[in-house]
Amino acid sequence: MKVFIDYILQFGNLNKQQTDLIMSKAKMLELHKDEYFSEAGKIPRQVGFILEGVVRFCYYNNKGEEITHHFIDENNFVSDQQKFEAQVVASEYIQAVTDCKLLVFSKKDWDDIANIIVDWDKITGLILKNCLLKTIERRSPLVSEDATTRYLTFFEHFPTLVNRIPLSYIASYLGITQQSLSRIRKNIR
Amino acid sequence: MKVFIDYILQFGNLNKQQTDLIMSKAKMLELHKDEYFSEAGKIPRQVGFILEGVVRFCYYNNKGEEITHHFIDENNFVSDQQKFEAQVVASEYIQAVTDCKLLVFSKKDWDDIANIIVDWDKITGLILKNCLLKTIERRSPLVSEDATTRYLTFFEHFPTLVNRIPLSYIASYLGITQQSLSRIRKNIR
DNA sequence: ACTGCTTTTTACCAAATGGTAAATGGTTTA
DNA sequence: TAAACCATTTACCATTTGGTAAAAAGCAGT
Repeated sequence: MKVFIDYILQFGNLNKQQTDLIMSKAKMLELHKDEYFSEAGKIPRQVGFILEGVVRFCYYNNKGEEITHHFIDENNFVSDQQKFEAQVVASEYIQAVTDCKLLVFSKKDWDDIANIIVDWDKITGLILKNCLLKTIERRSPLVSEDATTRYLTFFEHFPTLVNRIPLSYIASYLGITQQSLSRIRKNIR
Repeated sequence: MKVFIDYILQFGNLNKQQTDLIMSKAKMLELHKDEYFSEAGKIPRQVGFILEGVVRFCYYNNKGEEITHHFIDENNFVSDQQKFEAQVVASEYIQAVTDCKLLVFSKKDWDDIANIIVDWDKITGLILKNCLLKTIERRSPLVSEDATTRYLTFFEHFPTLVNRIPLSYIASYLGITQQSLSRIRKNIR
């Protein structure tokens, strides 16, 4: 699983022995489309790294509408990290948008790694910061853009995702109705 | 500056000697309304902690419109942190919305503290994560809300700020025109 | 109190988006 | 292949929001 180790090594140096330890704890998990990686009302049991596929984060707002607010694709970590770390119940869902293959770590194994590798907390802290920053950079500009610009921006960021994700999820992510998104797509062609 | 030390102690334990060291490095900075704490095109020279006042983060989008995307008020850190840490030029402005009093740390002093206090990096890492999470929690929902709901949500989060910040900045933050916000305020009364 | 300046409110119309509903297209299952 | 099901597109109209402009209100300096 070179891609996974390469990803981690971007954030700190680890020797062969250390990366071997990390890999020895990783388990393979396959999710079918629509299966949940983590669910509202349940405690997140694992951290994942996506080898194949796309997942989405979603929740239900106070009007009962389902809101998709985040997508994650290949070669990225996926985790409801705050709830995972604290081992408290989640308030949102993480769902497979396509069939997925992931490397996963249980809470115990994740902690074991931290107890053996001194820099692990630092590295995972950097990774999390990085993910949070990216999330802000992608989501925040949507607030001030019109619907067409939102879609074009999304398309730039995720050119390969657009065809793998149902239109309704993308529309929800962009904060517009699926009718509007369909109309926008038509106008763009 | 008890509020400042109390803030930090939320994220880790420090003894008197350590907090004294931190305080010895802090300098007082006063900003007048509209003065910049950090500017696009310049390297951020300091990290601040707001004792009094409100600042905003803003940038110019590709249409030349000024976008306010973040407010920070009393008892919070203010920093263009990624650019500060890397000491590279900023791409956005941090401006005083009201007259402000801050505690500030130069890059050198900030690094000195990290070199003396072992846990400093860990603590500041936790603080940053916390700030990023809060930012996402406040900004992200705006994407899927209508204008009135955006304003009401903002009002809930910052009840005391609403009267200290020009309407045009709030409108920009909410991604609507100031005319719309004025209309919304009227409809609410 | 008056002047000049900025911010906020109002008004009007145009444009964009939402809501409801129906039609089309695509995929899976029997 | 047909039937059933789900996703997407289209259509229509109502509502919201934007753009331009002007009026009103608030504020600072003389």
